[in-house]
Amino acid sequence: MGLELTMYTRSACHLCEEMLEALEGLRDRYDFDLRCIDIDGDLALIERYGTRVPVLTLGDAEICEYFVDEEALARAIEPSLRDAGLYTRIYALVSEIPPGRVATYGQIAALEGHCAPRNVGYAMSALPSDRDVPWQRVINSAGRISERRGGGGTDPQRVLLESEGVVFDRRGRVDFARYAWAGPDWEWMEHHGFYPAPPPGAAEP
DNA sequence: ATCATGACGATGC
DNA sequence: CGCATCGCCATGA
Repeated sequence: MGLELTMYTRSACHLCEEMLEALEGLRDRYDFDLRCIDIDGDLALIERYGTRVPVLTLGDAEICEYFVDEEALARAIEPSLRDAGLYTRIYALVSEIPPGRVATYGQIAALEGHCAPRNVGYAMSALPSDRDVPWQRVINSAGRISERRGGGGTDPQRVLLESEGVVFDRRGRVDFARYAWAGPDWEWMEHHGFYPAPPPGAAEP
């Protein structure tokens, strides 16, 4: 259950059928509901779109016309995380860490731009079990797995990381030189509304 | 609304 | 290296 997209169509419109088909194919990847409106029933819509159909919109915003522009669709559907809750932003960042790499709580916090490393720990602790977030890839600045409340026995986090190829040394540490995540690329950050905090000591605008 | 609840990190012994 | 101190906040019940 996602956002509702609207496709403005006309009957006997080949491109409309193609767009509809293309959108159905994207259903797996993006979460959206689709509503089709035939503009021929509405003079105002004919005035607005005329022969410029199909047009795909989200609310007032036009996403693309004639053909599905998947990039524009992704931009429109994936909500900017700028105004999302902190944990949502944190989970989005953590979800970008690829298998076999690790990030520190502090690194995620710096990327997030506002919160403290501790908040990242809180967020990981509060992670709902039905969320598919690779929490195991977040470790502390010492390169160790942070102990938590119910800890004990074999550490599932370590097991998961080792299954991804991450090696722990004798003292239970991960070598950042080999496994550190470099962070998301600039484009991803921009796209999702992340503005990392400036380094400490930087001048305020 | 109020409140308990925690997977941190830098620093200084 | 290990340990203690301190900073101090978003969530959900």
